[in-house]
Amino acid sequence: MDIHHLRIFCEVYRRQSFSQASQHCNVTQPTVSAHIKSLEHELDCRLFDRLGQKILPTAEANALYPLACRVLDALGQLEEELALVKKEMKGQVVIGASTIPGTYILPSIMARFREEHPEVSFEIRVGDSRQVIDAVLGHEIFLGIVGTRTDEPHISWQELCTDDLILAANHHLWKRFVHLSAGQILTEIPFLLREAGSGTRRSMEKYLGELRLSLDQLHVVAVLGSTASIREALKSGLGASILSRLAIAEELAREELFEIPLPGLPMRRQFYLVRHAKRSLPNLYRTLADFLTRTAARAGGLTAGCAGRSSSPPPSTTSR
Amino acid sequence: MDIHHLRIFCEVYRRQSFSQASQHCNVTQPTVSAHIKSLEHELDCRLFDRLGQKILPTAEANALYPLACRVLDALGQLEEELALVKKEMKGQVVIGASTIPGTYILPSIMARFREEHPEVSFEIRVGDSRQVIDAVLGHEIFLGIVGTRTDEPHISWQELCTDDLILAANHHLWKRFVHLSAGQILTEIPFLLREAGSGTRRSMEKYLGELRLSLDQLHVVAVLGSTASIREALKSGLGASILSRLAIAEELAREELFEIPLPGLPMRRQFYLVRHAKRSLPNLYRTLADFLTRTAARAGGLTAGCAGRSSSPPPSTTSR
DNA sequence: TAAAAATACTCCATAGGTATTTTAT
DNA sequence: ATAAAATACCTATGGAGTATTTTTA
Repeated sequence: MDIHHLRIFCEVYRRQSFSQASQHCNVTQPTVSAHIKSLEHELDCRLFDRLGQKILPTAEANALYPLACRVLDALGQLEEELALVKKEMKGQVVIGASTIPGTYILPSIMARFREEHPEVSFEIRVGDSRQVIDAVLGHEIFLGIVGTRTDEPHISWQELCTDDLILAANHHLWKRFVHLSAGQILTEIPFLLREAGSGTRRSMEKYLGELRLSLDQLHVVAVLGSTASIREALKSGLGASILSRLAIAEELAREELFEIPLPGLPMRRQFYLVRHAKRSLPNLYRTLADFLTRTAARAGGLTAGCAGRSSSPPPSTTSR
Repeated sequence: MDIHHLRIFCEVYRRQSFSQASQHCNVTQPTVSAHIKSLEHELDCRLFDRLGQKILPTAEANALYPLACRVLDALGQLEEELALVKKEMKGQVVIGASTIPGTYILPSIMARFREEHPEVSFEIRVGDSRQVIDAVLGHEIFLGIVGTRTDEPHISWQELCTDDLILAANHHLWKRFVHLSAGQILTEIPFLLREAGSGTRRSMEKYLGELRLSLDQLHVVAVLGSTASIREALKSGLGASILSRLAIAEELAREELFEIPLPGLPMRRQFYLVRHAKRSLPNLYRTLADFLTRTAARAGGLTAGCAGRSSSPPPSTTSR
């Protein structure tokens, strides 16, 4: 049973003529004859009575016609709907992200993406890099944003944007320490730490290591469990802390907090867009991935921090 | 777009494996690969991501699957329903017939046919031979029964049964004339005629011609417009008439009317089942045509009259 | 190493064409 | 004589097979 057979049969049935059907189907008349013959053989019944100049459909043909139309309709719909799916820009997008990008990068970018594609809804699943990558490998999510690059197989890494870890404090502490050397600042300033296990704390330790400093040498006055609590503690002057510039972008802009530059210690962190290397993305995700790489690198407010480590805070671009 | 493609696609989609699908479809694995590749090329999108040991359907495949299933379902239904149609023994049957068979032959045969096929309903269109044949040629009806054979092209004639024209009268007339010769009877008996144009009258004239008799030589006492009115006139003793034995079968059985034999003048009339020579019959009609030829020739009560032209009436078989 | 898909190749069925014949009006 | 379908014949595409290679777990 072939679809061409049915298509030609329907045309013959409608036009009651082999030759007219052949013209309409862009084939020759003998081809139509052959198709009908083959259908008749397959269905084991005559479909048209050849009466010389005219042909007439048999009872079987009369029964076949509406059924064949349904098949062809279903096929037509298939092609239509598939064409739509290939361009579809609606539905829900699930994206995995670690804390910083999930909290300070994605929401604003997503908001802008939704301005262009209002029929898209989002879910951001925050987890650590391991969880995000596992979700990508397990095909639970198509895209993730992480701040740690490993050498997982099957993962495609794409540099998305950078973030700076900066030493921040309120105006009082800033004024007291801003003129000292990096070593002096870090060892003398009252310090607020994130809890062990935090990605930010791990990054921080790594950078301190480059200055041959360990946590023991810091003057730790508190260990706090979230970026938000660190931020509030900074504002109240409890101490200084190293944290993502993005996390306090608004406070820097309002001059509630200040960056204390650490010359010679660039604490930059790279974020990556990750996806399964062999998995093809639905169109929606492909467009989003494009948007992310275009937008995050330029206007995400992330690379703005690269330019200088000046004490004057950069203009916030992630505010909503 | 081929149906095999869709069938194989669905199997691959369900089993998430080319090789398993190949086994289930009774083809080899490379064939499956080729089919999927060809579908992917035709739809211009990847349908499965090949991840080494596993394959995963893409968004397009997820959209395609239910649509493909619908197409295949429609096809399955097509084959099912067509198989039914090929055997179908229900619906309405329209059959054309001239007066005698339409009135005295068909109803009883149809009743018996309906006992075997209760889902069949009938319509009998009575008309003269010309009208019946034209209806067959015009494809208004598939089958007809007529008593006149012409040499129409495209008409297939099949001898169905015979009827006798007999000279009938009531008991009184019968007793007066039954012992005379055919010539005497016909010229002396008071005679009832059908109107000019009646098939029965035409047949009668033909047979009289064989005895070198014309209507002028008959002792015509009345011309009546229907078989029924002739019958009633016969019963009342107005005269004798030549008419179909079938039309008065019951009266002969009840000895209300009697046949006056005309030795040496067999007035037999042949009825034919007619159909278009090149038109294939729906199954229902094919079965009916079989039934008619089998039944009419044997038990239709028509050929019973052949045996003898005795005055004792044959048992009626057309009574309902 | 084993399993799955892809590739290379061969073969054959058949869809499609052209040219011609048959059939019916 | 004309118009339509059937037939004969040819070609090329592609469907299906076998054998083999590639890839990945």
